[in-house]
Formats: sequence, structure tokens, C-alpha cells
Amino acid sequence: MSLPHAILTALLERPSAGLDLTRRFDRSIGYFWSASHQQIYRELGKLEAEGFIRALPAAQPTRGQKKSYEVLPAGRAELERWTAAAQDPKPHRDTLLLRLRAAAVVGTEGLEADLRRHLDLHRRQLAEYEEIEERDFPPGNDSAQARLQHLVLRAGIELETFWTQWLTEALEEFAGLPDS
Amino acid sequence: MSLPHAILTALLERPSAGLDLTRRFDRSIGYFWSASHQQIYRELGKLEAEGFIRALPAAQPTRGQKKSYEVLPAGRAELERWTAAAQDPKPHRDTLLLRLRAAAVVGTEGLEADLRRHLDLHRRQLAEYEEIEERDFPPGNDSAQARLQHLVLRAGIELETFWTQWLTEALEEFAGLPDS
DNA sequence: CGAACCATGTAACGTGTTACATGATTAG
DNA sequence: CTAATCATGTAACACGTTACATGGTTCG
Repeated sequence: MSLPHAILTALLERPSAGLDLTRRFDRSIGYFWSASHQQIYRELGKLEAEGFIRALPAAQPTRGQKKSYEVLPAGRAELERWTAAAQDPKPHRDTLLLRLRAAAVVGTEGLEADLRRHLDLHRRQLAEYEEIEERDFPPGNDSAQARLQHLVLRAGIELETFWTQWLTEALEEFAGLPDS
Repeated sequence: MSLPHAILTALLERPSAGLDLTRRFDRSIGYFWSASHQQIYRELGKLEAEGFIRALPAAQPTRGQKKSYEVLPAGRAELERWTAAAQDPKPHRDTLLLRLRAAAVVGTEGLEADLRRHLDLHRRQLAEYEEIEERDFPPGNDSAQARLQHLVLRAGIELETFWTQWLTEALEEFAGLPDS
């Protein structure tokens, strides 16, 4: 039950239509909660039915017509409730670690190339985050909102830093391993 | 398409019955790929139907009777194929980061207590991993299999270390924030 | 006008979660 | 024998993914 709350957050930051939201999920919020446009339309429908959001009057007819939504007071209340409610951390799922574990049993044949590819992808993501940090969080801005957003971005930066370091270590191990 | 391969890996390490697997997923493999017993039974059925595993002859009658499985050659081949195949990393999903982002909009009321709780949980998990490391990976054992397994465990240790540090930072930020 | 693209959706399926059902075994 | 527990499952639903459908707008 997180996607509806991700959408409420995005809509509070700025009322938007479905595809707008999809694009904004591709940046920012989507860095730690991705969603396809199909999911987003489905959730927008539910949120409207529950009275948490409403379509802006401007234009709302048939298919193919742009339709923007805004958050209603009940929606904001629900988001406040959800943000404050205790939630257990869910165990991470990581395919790459699973594959390493499998490789310990069936051999490492072919795995190294994909580790290199992942290392490259994580380096790019890290560079992207660091660019965002330079651009959006210059020193000195210490509004509560900016500090919280910066905290989230730093989590992303530190996680990507971890992965690049760990993958580098892993590749060093592979270099010293008997083939397959 | 990862759970079946997690199960194949576990069964190659040791043939087991459904509940055995469930318990082993609660430790070890489950640290980065959890699964409930319902999921596991469902997948065992599929894997058997596909000819990747088979029930051991010993005893296999009706309900309530223990039923152990072992991996067939086709199952091992499939696991080798999957391990070597290129796979894109999936974007992480993290509810806590999402809640921080929401808090930047609707206020931090009530969130701090849950951050403390998470910090405590991550510290415990870290301690558990470090115990496992001391017990299972004493210096000097450098078989290929041990080195790969150790690499996976170190990822777990470093991730938990990251979260404890980040949550500590986050709580310091909260201390300096205007309430709500 | 036609092609490309924008925007909103539907349908089918796979995976994960929750609640419950049933037979076998063990402890008191 | 009864209750608790072990072990295997079923059913219903929520969420995520993939493929496709349909109407509107823009540009050559």
C-alpha cells in the first residue's frame, strides 16, 4: 500500500495528469518507488473513487483528453496518517546476490560480464545523483523541506556508492578465482 | 522469475521438503530473497511439473506427509543458464524514503519514533550478520565457494551498516527541525 | 490527408500476501 | 484421547508487468 501514497505526495507537490505523473516518477520519486503508467491510471481511478483526489474541472471528457487531479483534504489526512504509522522494514530482494549464491553452487561461468555491466550502471546512477545534489542543494538552504529532501537524496548517493565499491571488490575476487 | 531459482539453489545445497525450505529461507537465502510457505509449495509444484526437480521416493502419499525434493539435471542446467544471463538491476523500493519525502510535504509528526525503531532493527540485523561472519567465515578458508558466500554476506553487513549510519544522521536532522 | 506522437485506458497474466483448511505426529 | 504442533496445501485478493486498444493533436 505505498503507490497511492507516492501519488498523493506527488500531487500535493503539484497537481498533474496521469502522464505527467509517470514522467515525474521517472525522475525524483521514481528513484525509490517506480511505477508504470498503467499502474498510475489504475491508482488514480481508485483514489478518485475513495474521495482522496478529484479531477480538475478544466476539461474532462472522453479518452485522449488530458485530465489533471488535485488532492482533497481527505487525501492529505490519509497521507499524514500513513506517514506517521509504524511500518516494518521489508526484507530487500536482490537478484544479483541471489545469482552469486547460485554461482557458488553451479559455477561462475558468464557472471563476471554482467557484474561489470552493473558496476557501470551504478556509476552512472551515482553521477546522476551527484549532479542533482550540486544543482538542487547548494550549501546554505536549510529550510525543513530542503533538509528532508536532501536526506533522501543522500541515501541514494550512499547506496550507489556502496554498490560501486562492493561490485569492485567482487570483481577482484573473481579475478582470483579458478574459472567456472 | 527469481524464486524458482532461489529454490533450485537451496535444493542443490541440500534436498529438502517444503517446510524445511521455508525455514532455510528464514535464515540464509531469505536474507535477500524471502518467501512464504505458500509461495514455496506453489513453486515446488511448478518446478516438478516442468521436470526441474522430483520428489524423493521415500514417502509421498497424501496431505500431511513429508515430501522431499531433489534437483534433476534439467534443473541444474536451467539454474546455470539463469545465473549467467544478463539482467537489468531493478530500481529499489523503499517505503521509509517515500515516507520522508511525504513528510517534507505534510510534516514529520510521528515519524521520528518509527525511525528510532528502524535504527534498532537494523542494528540487530547487523549484529546477527556479524555473528554469522565470525562463526562461518574464519580467516584462512579460501575455497571458491566460501569466498563467494562471504562476498554475499559482506554485502548484507555493509548495507546494514549504511542504514544504521543514515538513520543516525536522519535523527540528528530531526532534532534540529521545527516540530511538525 | 496521413504519420507520428500524446494521453488515457483495458486485458491477461505472474508474483506476493492473507486467511483458512486438512491430514499426520507428538506430548501430556 | 485430546490438544498442540508439524506439514502440506487451497482460495481470494492485491500489486506489478506486458501487450494491446482507442481517441486527440500536431506537423509535414
